[in-house]
Amino acid sequence: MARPGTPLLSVAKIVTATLEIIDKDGDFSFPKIARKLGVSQSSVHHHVGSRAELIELLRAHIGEGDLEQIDLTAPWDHRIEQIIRLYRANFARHPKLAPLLSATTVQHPDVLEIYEAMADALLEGGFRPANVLSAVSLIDSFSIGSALELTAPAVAWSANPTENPKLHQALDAAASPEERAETAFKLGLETLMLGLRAQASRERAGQSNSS
Amino acid sequence: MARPGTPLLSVAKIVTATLEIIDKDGDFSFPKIARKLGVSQSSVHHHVGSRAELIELLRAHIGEGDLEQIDLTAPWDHRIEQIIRLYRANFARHPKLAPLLSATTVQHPDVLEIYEAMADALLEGGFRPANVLSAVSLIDSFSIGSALELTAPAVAWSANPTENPKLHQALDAAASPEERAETAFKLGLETLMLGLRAQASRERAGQSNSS
DNA sequence: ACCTGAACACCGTTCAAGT
DNA sequence: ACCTGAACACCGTTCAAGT
Repeated sequence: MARPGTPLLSVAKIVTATLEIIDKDGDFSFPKIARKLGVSQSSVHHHVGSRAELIELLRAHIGEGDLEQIDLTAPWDHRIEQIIRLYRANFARHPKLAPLLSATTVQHPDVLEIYEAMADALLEGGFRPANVLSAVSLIDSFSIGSALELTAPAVAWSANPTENPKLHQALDAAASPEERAETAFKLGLETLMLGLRAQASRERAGQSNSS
Repeated sequence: MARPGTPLLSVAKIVTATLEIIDKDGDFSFPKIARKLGVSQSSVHHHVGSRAELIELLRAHIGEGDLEQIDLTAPWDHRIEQIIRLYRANFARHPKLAPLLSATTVQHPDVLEIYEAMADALLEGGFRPANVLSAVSLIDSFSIGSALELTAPAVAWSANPTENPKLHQALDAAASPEERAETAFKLGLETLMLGLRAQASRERAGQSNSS
């Protein structure tokens, strides 16, 4: 069997299958994808090319439609906040995806569009062009970090009461990992926006920020 | 040759060799380590056990001596800030290590000590035990995110002037990736500390934070 | 154009065998 | 206790061969 009448495979089918595998196993491989789709490993490669390319496709896939959801008439800081919330929501749906995406740089044009919207908002907020990417980096640091915290919380449920008493006390009093990641996100988003607004007004006041 | 008079290998030798490989290649493997140390692959496994264990050893190694550098007489917020700066400095020395460590949870007792110091500072600052781990999560999110930004900046040097004009403008005006990661870190640290202090005083005022 | 099978160079982990 | 070689089950990627 080779070259069937209607194609067995498509990029879309591969991407959704891969995401299902990741949600379940926390990782993917070409053999696994091929098995799931009942197809040979090399067929998958014919549609996708490389592992890196597939990861970029995943990044675009989970963010699909994000841009349309943003209210472009909202003030700049609200737009930024919306983008961060959408980003976070994507990873809440697929927490195990975070470590896979965090190590690589954005390539996909659809994803760059979101960063374009961020740059637009920051410029409108008064950030000087030279500082826009630093603000983008900061927003991204927080977002990526929060996403990672959903699967790989820094500290898990293991602290010896006598070796690490304060940590133990904190672990004892804390809610579930999901809840505390959620609380951390809310607190973090609040302070991040506070900081961005403060920085924006400083920039608008024409202050230099040589430290 | 088996069981030589003086051992060829030690955990310390393996860890430093691994770090050198990561600094150069961005990743490591047992075959590479074995080749570098002129030894067989299975010998390395005899000292280390598993890849996950080696990663935990790397985490402890780069943070070695951090705790002693912290001035424990300083106020709680300064102690937190010191810890974040030390964390950041470690990754600035070994940027390619960040993606490797970001996906896993802390296990090593020496590293837990640092989190103990953080919990201690936050409790002293007035955080209620139930919210300490959320604050720890937030600090960790920011730190991990900033570390990742050193090797894998969200947006690299590719934005089409007509497709993404604002982003292009920002990229054009921005400093080098290292410099903008640095600026983002400074700005982020400043706002993070601002937020933590605000939250601490709210907690001390006995306010609940049900959103 | 689309799929297959086979091949290649790489992994991590285990384990019996040597001193 | 420490090291070796061989084996096992996994990878990603390439490529000639089929329709």
